[in-house]
Amino acid sequence: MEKQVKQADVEKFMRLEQRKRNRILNAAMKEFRYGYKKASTDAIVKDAGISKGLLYHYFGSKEQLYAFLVRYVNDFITCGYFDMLNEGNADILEMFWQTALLKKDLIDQHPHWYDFSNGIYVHSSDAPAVQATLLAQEQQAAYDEFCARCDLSLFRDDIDAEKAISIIGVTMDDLINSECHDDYEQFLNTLRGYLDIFRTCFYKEVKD
Amino acid sequence: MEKQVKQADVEKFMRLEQRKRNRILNAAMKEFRYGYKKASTDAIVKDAGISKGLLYHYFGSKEQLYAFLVRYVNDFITCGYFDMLNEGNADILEMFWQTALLKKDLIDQHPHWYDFSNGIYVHSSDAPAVQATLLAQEQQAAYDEFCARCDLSLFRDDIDAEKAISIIGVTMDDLINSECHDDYEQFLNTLRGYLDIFRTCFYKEVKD
Amino acid sequence: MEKQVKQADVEKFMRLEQRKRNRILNAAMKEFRYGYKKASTDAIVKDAGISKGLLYHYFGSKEQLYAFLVRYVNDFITCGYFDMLNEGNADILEMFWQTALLKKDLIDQHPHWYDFSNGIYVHSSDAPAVQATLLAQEQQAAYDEFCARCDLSLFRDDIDAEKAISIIGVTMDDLINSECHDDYEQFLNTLRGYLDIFRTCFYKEVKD
Amino acid sequence: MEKQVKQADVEKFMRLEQRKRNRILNAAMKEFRYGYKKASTDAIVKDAGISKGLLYHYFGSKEQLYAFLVRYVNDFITCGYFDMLNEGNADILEMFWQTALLKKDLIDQHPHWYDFSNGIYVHSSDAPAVQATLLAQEQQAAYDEFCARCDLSLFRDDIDAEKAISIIGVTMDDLINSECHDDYEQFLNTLRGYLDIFRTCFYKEVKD
DNA sequence: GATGAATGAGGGTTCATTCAT
DNA sequence: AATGAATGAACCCTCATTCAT
Repeated sequence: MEKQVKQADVEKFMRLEQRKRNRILNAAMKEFRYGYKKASTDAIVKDAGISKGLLYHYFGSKEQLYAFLVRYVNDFITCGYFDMLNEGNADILEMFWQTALLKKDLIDQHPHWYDFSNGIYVHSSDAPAVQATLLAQEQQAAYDEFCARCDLSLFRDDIDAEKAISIIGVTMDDLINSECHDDYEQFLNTLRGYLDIFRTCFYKEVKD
Repeated sequence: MEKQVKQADVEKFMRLEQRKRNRILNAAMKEFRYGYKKASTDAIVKDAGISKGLLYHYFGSKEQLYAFLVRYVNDFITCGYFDMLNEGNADILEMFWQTALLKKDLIDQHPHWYDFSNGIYVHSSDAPAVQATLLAQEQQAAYDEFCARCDLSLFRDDIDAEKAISIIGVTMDDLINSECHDDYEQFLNTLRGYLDIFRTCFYKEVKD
Repeated sequence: MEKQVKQADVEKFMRLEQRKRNRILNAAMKEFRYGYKKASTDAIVKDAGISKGLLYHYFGSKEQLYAFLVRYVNDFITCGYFDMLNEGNADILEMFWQTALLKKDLIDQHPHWYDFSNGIYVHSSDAPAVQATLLAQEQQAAYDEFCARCDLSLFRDDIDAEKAISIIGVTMDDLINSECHDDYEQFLNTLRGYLDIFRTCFYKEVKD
Repeated sequence: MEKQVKQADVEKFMRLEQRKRNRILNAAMKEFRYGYKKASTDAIVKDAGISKGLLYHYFGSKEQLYAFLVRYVNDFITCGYFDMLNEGNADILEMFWQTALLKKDLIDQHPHWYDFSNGIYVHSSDAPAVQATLLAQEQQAAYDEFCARCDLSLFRDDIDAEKAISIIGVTMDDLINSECHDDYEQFLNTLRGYLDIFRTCFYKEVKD
């Protein structure tokens, strides 16, 4: 017997006036920032100032709400990436640096979205399993495009550039997820330190 | 008055015949692999083929059970590490290679323990707070010892060796966690590829 | 950090239509009549015809429910006493007579409330400790006021009036609790018999 | 479906050597002193130094054990009363005074038995309902015999002697149950105070 | 559209009782 | 006779979900 998916009307939610929509979005992401199970639908509706029924009218279930949020922030962030990518930066280290700056913007404008976004991975499979898979594919696609853009000729000839990119990627992820983000300047310094190492070790020596 | 810790008789559990003990251990770790809250004691006893009462006779509470498991796998793994460390290997890349082999063993012999072990950090935030802290200290100490052993003079002088070690560490973790482990030979090859990059890029050039 | 008291919304309960409110009140007091521990919340909701969740929505916990009931009956009864007291009767035997009539009313209209009310003291020791203390103080105050009203000069000079009042009190309580209450006239006769003894023996002789 | 009464072999228990028997008796009464439900069979066997199985071998169930204890102390105490009664004391006030002294003995020699004995009434219907009824009948019989012995001619002619005895009885009960028994001398003083009132008010004036 | 009172399955925990040894 | 590991029904409580208004 398959779990029946109840009615949901996300489109109606998207047609809401932006202020109300964001109030709900903020409340939900804030509550989900520590993982799926810890979030309480009661807390969400209370914080958003709407009724229980309305939340379920829009999203059908807690699970679908979570799925929606994951997709929403992902699209929102990806959107920013693409704008950046379209500016055609070919140096992958520079791209990661820009990415970090973008995150800074997100933190300032939508702190809860950022927390939530980080939490998705940190509390990964606390969430319904399906979710992770779907998102992973999407992120992989985005990341692939991200990589396709970058200029592999910058890398030393005696190493596997793809593996090198992989190393840079996981290091950046780890840095962003685990780092205490209270002091942003500190964070940028650390980040710069790592990027320097990569430039020194993985890139060809620049001859002047 | 502190939260009263109910009677628990872990020693009695340790005196169980190994087969039964492992059945319980497996069931519990399997159930906890997605985090503390998601795990159901009902599911554990059902899977282990014991009664609810017996589980609580041994461990007192879900929280104490979790604490025990965390410590158990940690000791189990640390044990292997220490044996290796005592062989006094100073090349950190060689140490990571050995570590990977050990983890591979763990995955093969106790897949659930391995999943659980990974989950401890991944789902850290939904576990009883105390646990994470205690373990973090211990692991930090173990890792520090691990690092203290290694010969930093192997690294290039123009990079921050600590950051370099960090990069190597997260890359190894990512590799072990994400890699599809069906084909062991394939895995070892990939692993070797990454270690080669690190040796080539982070270590001093060897002059012959 | 004190034991956290979970949300409770007793006001919402008080706003319920009287029939439903009394159905819950009756079920709860009936179930608690043999003490705190023996009462089962399952039995209460089943008897009241409501769901588990609703009971906890109103009262937060078994303990808070019990606390509410204790206060409720106490206020309910005290209310009646005070009306009587305000009529300013100074003869304590007359006051006990009135009290007995009031209790009789309570028994007829809310038998479970009466049983519960008696049980509070009888099974005091298995209730959450705080409760008993708070109520005891309040009841002591009410009883003190009750006694302060009464004219001690009616008592013989050669006996301790306070002890005499105590004797009258426990006798009345015993009478009301143990007497088979099927035949009200019979009960009143017995009661009158005892009051006569007290008047004859404890009061000064009336000279005409 | 009637609750099935499991096998019990109290006779075997009675045939135990006195030291072991008393160790069990003490442990059980001590644990039951706060009522039936609060007592834990685990605590009893631990305190008595016997196994769970043995306790159930002798008594069959917690309920039967409790029943046995109630009967046991009752018989033990009644036994003392009868010895006293056989000495043929006809003054009921004197009889109550002697009773109080007997209780003092019990307190000294078997403090737990005394606590348990008091608890039976204090925590009355916390226990299985049947118990109270059975005991009540027995106690009533004992009390009736107690009263039958007493010399009614001591009472004033203008009051109902039976009712007067009843008053004395409930006052004594209340005193014994509620009084803080830490200071025995204090208790005896209070007791004497009440007995004096009864003698002064209920008995005929003694002409010299 | 919008509400929030009401639901009940499921969770963690306890403990009297049983039974293989 | 004696043990104590093992059981499982029953307990208090939570919370995602529903539905009458």
